[in-house]
Order: sequence, then C-alpha cells, then structure tokens
Amino acid sequence: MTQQIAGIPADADISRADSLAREIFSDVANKWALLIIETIGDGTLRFSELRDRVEGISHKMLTQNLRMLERNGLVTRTVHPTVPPRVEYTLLEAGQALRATVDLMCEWTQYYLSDIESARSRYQA
Amino acid sequence: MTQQIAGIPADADISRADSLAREIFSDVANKWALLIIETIGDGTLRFSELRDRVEGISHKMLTQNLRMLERNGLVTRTVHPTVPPRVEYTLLEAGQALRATVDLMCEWTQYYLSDIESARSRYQA
DNA sequence: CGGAATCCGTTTCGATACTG
DNA sequence: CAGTATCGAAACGGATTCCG
Repeated sequence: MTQQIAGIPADADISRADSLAREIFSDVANKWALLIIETIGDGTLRFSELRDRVEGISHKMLTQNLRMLERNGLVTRTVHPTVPPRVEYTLLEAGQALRATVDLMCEWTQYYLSDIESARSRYQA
Repeated sequence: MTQQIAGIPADADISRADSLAREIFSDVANKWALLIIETIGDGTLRFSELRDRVEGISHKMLTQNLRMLERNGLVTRTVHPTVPPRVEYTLLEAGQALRATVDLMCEWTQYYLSDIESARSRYQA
C-alpha cells in the first residue's frame, strides 16, 4: 500500500482500485459466468449438473469459469473424497449479490424480447 | 408464427423465444456493450466522446457494439449532415432499462472490491 | 468525423484424449 | 466424475487505410 494521509487515498491507490474494478467487471460481464451464477441460484449443484443445465456450455468453459468465480470468492468448491469424486458448487455472499443483478438482466431480456425482435426487423435498412 | 391454441404457445414458439432470449443475452452480457450503455447514461454522446470515455475501447469495437445496440433497439443513432459529420447516440427505453441493471452491477463491483481482492490473495493454493 | 474494409496477431473455444 | 492438456478452427480485437 502506498503512503496516504487520513482517509484520502493516494492517486496510485485510486488507479489501482480502478483497474482492479475493471478487471473484475471484465471477469464477470461475460455470458458464461452470468449464466453459471444464475443456474446455481440459491442451491448447490454438482459439476455435471451444471454442465447439463447451462445449455450449450462445454466442459472446458465450465471449469474455466468456475475457477475464475472461485478465485474471486463468488462460489465455493466442495470436494467429496468419494469414488467417483463428487464436486459441488454453491454461491457465496458476493455471488448471491451478483445473482440479484443477473436476475434483473434476465427479467429485462424477457420483458423486452418482443420489442427487440421488432427492432431487429425494422433494422433492415 | 406457428399455429397455437388460445394463449398457450406451441413448443416451437417456446424454443424460438428461448433461443432469441439467449441470443439477446449473449449480445448484451459483454463487457463493451455494458460499458457503452453505462457511459451514454441518460445523456447524448458523439462517437468520438464515447471513444474517449469508454476507456480502452478501440474504434472498431465501438462501432461494432454500437451497431449491435442500434439493431436491438437499445440506442438511437442520429446523424447531423454537417461537415465534418456529427453522429450522436442516445439510449432508448430498452437501453435505459438495461442501464439500471448495469448500474447495479457497477455498484456490486465497488461494494465487493476489497472482498474480492482478499479472496484472490487467499486463492494462492 | 464517423465508419467500412482489410490485414494479421491473439485469444477463445470445442473436441479429443488422458489422469486420479 | 471431475479435471487437465493439447490441438486446430474460429472468433476477437487492434492497427491501418480509404471513403463520405
């Protein structure tokens, strides 16, 4: 941490926080991450359940995004040391909070679905 | 439109609506699109103003995303036939509504910034 | 100035095969 | 079953150039 007086952060801290914010935003503002969060919801799902429910996601994208979400503290990963192994994912607080915004986005999509469809037809020009 | 009885949509309609919804969600759940929407806000901005304010966006990505947003009816594009030309972008109703969800997402990012940062440090394992 | 088009390196992504 | 590694194909994204 760079030196700073009282509660006023040094410029370096501001720009560091900004770039961190941008990085997090970029991590999270992506189709697969948001769909995974929405799918886990307030429950707990296994890897294979997620792969089945998040339509169209590949094995690779699922692990990749789950790692990212785990790294950022949005989900927990619980490994049950059985055979075959059983790995479960649950949203943590930050993940739940983000889910609220994803819910809104999904509602938005449903609400404007027909408007957007007609906008698209109109766009032929 | 495929045949249907009363208000009950045929299966084909449901899956068409679903795939449309997914398509729209994929269009919109992307870093640049969301940042552009957030930046336009409730104002009107020129192409060059947007390029300056949406940090790190290239000429190409900006036009590409603006076309997409225009096509989906989220923004209007107004061309003033002067020389040099002046093109302005404003959010339409659907765009404003989506902006509300982006605002939430930005607040989320700020609120959980430090939590996420410490989660990342903890992740070294 | 805004935008289309081109070129070209980088990243993403899916498929496949392999490990514990 | 969950995850890693590898390998092409495809999409993304930046830089540049030309046009209205």
